[in-house]
Amino acid sequence: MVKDITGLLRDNGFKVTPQRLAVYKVLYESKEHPTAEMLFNELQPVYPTMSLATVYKTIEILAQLNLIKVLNTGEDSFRYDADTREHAHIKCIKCKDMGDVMDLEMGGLVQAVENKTGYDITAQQLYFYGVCPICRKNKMN
Amino acid sequence: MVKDITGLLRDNGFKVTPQRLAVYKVLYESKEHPTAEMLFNELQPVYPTMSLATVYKTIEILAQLNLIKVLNTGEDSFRYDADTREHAHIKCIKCKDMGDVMDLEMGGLVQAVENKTGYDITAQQLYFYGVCPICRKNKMN
DNA sequence: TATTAATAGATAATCAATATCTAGTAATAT
DNA sequence: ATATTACTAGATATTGATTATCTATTAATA
Repeated sequence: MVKDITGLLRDNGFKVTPQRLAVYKVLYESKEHPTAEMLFNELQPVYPTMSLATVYKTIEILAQLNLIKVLNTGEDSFRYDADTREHAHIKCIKCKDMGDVMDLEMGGLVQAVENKTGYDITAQQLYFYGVCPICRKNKMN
Repeated sequence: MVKDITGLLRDNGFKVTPQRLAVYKVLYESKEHPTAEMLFNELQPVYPTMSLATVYKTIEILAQLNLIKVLNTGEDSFRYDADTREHAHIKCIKCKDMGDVMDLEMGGLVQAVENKTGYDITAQQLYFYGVCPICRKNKMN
């Protein structure tokens, strides 16, 4: 929890509520890149009155403040990541597990794309798919 | 239209129908990475009885046969691409135009990811976002 | 040409995400 | 500390993409 989320919310005209702090906390402490539904299920026991709508509205605010990133992995729902450092994602097509690929040496990839396309690139999403080490051993599935 | 789609369909136990050929043809000749809705609208005049359900069912088959790729750019709907060569995609955050980035030198990026993660990588999706050359000139929007 | 199995199209159903509306709550001034 | 005000939470309804279902139709095969 490295960010002064309370101040950030207030400075941008959003009120600081326990629900918003809770959503961010769960997201920040999770390594699972949860969906809105997963966040909701995680918070339900602690905040019995928590609504799924509140989760979505909070997510929208957090994304707007660049506190989280929205992932589109090709599933039917979005996932969210509170680690805003630039990094790729990798997903196992067997066990569906999803992980991070940190500190990937891009070797001027972005620069190459800019040169090729004339775009001014502001963001990127890199997804890799394959079979994770565990599933490679467990040949049976 | 480089592929023998007729034979491919038949060999895999699917019947060859005009609708299926039409969906693939539109997709193959398009550079727009259309959504299901866009395909439907394109086909409507020629096949007045064409149903959106048929578009979706055909897409599923084509994807299964690796004749097309499914793109998830973070929009509310999927896009489809009949160019199955490995390539990245780039989208303008202003005009929403979506283009290809062909022949991108990856510089052993996949190999690096495999080394880092222990995965056996079988597929990848690279999306870049930014401002396209046209929108960079047209400062007004 | 007849038979059979798969498909097209119409329709309903699903489900993630968004919008709406009101009681409740955080922020600010008093 | 309290009151006032504006924003928010939660409940609910709605939207919109995608999927499922069901039957008449059509492609494949004999």
